[in-house]
Amino acid sequence: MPSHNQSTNRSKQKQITRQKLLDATIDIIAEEGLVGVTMAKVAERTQLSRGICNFHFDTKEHLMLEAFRMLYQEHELAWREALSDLTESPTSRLSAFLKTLLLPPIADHKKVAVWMAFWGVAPHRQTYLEICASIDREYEAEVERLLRELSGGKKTVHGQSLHAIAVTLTCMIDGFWVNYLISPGGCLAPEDAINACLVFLSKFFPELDSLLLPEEKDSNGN
Amino acid sequence: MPSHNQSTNRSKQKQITRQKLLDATIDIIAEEGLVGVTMAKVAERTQLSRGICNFHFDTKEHLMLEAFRMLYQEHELAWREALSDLTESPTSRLSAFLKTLLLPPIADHKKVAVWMAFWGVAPHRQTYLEICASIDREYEAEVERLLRELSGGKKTVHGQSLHAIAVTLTCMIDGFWVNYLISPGGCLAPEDAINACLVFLSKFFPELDSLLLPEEKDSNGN
Amino acid sequence: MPSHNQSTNRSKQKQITRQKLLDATIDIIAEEGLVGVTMAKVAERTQLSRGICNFHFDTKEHLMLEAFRMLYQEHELAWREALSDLTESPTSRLSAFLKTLLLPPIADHKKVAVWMAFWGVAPHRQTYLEICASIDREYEAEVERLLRELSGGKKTVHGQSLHAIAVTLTCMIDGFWVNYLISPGGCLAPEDAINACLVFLSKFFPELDSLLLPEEKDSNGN
Amino acid sequence: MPSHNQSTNRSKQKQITRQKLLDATIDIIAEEGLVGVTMAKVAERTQLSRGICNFHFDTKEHLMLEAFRMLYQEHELAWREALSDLTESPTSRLSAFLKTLLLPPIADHKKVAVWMAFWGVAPHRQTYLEICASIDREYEAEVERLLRELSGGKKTVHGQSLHAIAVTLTCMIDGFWVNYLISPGGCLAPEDAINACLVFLSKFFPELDSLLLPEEKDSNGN
DNA sequence: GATGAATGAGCCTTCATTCAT
DNA sequence: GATGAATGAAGGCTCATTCAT
Repeated sequence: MPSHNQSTNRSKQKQITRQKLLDATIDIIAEEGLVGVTMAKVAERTQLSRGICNFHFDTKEHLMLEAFRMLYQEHELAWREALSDLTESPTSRLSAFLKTLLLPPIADHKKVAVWMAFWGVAPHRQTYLEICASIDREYEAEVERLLRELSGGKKTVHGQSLHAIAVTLTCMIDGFWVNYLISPGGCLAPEDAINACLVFLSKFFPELDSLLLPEEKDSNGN
Repeated sequence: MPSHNQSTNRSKQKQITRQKLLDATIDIIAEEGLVGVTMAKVAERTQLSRGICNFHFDTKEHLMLEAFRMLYQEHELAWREALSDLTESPTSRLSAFLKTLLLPPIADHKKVAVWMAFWGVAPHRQTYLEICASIDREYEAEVERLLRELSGGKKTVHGQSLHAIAVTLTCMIDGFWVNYLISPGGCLAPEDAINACLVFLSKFFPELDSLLLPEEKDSNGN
Repeated sequence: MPSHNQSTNRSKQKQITRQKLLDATIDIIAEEGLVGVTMAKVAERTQLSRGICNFHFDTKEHLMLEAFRMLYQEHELAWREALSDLTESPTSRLSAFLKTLLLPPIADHKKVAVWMAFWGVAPHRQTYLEICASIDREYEAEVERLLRELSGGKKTVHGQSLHAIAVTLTCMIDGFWVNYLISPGGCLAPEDAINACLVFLSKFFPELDSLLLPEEKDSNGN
Repeated sequence: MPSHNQSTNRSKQKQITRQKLLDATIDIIAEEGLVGVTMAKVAERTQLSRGICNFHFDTKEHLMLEAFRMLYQEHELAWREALSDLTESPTSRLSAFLKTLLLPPIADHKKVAVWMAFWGVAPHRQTYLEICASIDREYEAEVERLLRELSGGKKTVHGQSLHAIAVTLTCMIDGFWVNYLISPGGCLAPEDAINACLVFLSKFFPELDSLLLPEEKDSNGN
């Protein structure tokens, strides 16, 4: 049935165009920030016509929202992959998780700039906050689940709830990202950032000591 | 000398107007984000005329820059006060420092929203980055100085440089701020955030253990 | 091919709109001078919307430039037509040339006002000067070519270069235009202006004497 | 009487300030054109306060008008001086007149630019036109008077009224000025411009032949 | 008499959005 | 379905002018 194929092709083409527009949007945000995004620039970058964004997304607001959602979904894919490899021990999954989030390609200057750009306006946009909330809730829950494996099932370690520990871990990661963006020259080396997370966690989960960076002996052999 | 008094009075009045404009700018950013700042709104909020901002700051860009600078200076005043009370022990100065930065009025939703708003665009503005860099350098250095007191003068603790530890601490604080903004409902309680910082630091400075939250015994008495 | 026709029609329509904007611009300059030109007025005069000029010309500066260029091109068309009718003798082409430039519709108050308006700012605008230079060079060269025909091929007449004579002729025309504008009441009659040019030229090309106004006998028969 | 002296001094000071403001206005016009003139710039250039122009001239319009009038008066002074030296013959006064108007310091790029700037807007300003008219009338009359001396009292020469010849002469001068401004590189040399005027006049006043540039013999000795 | 802070109208420009083709 | 010309609201900025000091 040609008509069916045609409509399928059209639909597929439409999806591709949509994706190109979203990618272009993210690229522009990375390069120029949120205010740099204009419908005209998005259209130009995709070699499409000026009216195209309104055609696919109705309003600019909607385009931005979809781009933000896409950003979160890519992020989700990454940490889920790191956390969910059940053939690995909890310890090594944690290690993989930290490396994923604190090394490229995730902890890339451009990508993080996009995060920060959205975060900068999120407090003033309920819709943005909802996207953050809905995914972050799962994110924290998943991290907490990993920590529970490390804790042997206990919900509290040294008087701290696993939830608080999990949230703190995500906060540290966010904090390193911010630092990475704001202090381009003097930010912490990624391995130091990873190690700092492990140092924090090792207070609750001593088995993580093995992952810590070795103590370099100083010149006096101490 | 009337003429002198007169010019002084005028100059003082001008300063006051200038300050009102900066305050209004910050208020608007807190409420609506950077994009919400309009010369007209700033003027309206100060009950002044539309051209007033250009008279005092030449361009909107310059107004924003001055507002950002002011934000940093207020912040600097706060942490310097906490860190510099030399009548207190290093431990209690650290405690004061964390409380200052992670409790109101500094860790206030509006104030933090302003920080985030600026950070969101800073990566794309060299001038903003320079302001960040120039103050953050001192900020980190001052924290490092405090840690050195705690370390008894050693520059390295457990194989980690004091600098890396100091930077990590500031990153954690930033991370908690972000979390505070993005997860209005589910963010960490301030005392938990403070405790988390201390947990991290206590790995390097055992005397901080005394500041940690007490381990609550669970219902089984463990 | 409908798509081709469509795009052609659109393109044609766009050209028409562009032209309307340029015409409106010239009209406003004629009536109110350069400072009278406002994007809003141009839009209003064409019954179009406020943003239209920026759509077609990007900036006001560019709109003005195009209007100026158009003015020069219309002028060029006029003198080329007068000079290039090779079926006529050099003498009658010169006569046609002078009549073209010193009588309506070219030497029209509105048109000349536009010239003067642009000339008034040209010294401070490199781009304007370049337009003047590029066309005036050809203008003078073409006049010089005509004079060479009158001179029988000689480059110098009575010790004056044909180039200097040609430039002087164009200067006289410009001077009459200025006089026409500045002394609306008391300016020279067009035929006297034309005659004055011929008087000047006749010093070098005696055959022009036949074109001069007849000497009116005064009341004393002298 | 001190009070009298004081008021005289004040009045003198006021005149000086007024003159400084006018001079600054002319300077700015010369450098940037009419649109470059702002009250703020005039004040700055005179090292005076922002409100000073309104104080002395009430409105900007009035300031510009006075500047224009001053320009005309300076010009008038120059040509009157050249024309009125009754110890000289009419021929040499004509020569002096042409040299005055077609050589520096009168035919200076900056000065002429100011003329052109005013002329560019004059057609749209009745007040400007009136200034032009009132002085130009005398200017042309004075030139005509000189020509009458040359003509031996006749009002008509070769069928042309002395008035028309006089006007043509002033038009030629204006035309050379325009050419001087618009074709900075390729304009006529001042001596050629002077000669061209004399060539024109010599048609009516043969005794001027003696002032013409000598005919250079070409290589063939012709 | 002089100052300069403050005013407010008017301008150019940007840009999301619409709609005829 | 797609295009791109046209719209019109809104913002930043300039600048002549005013007026309290």
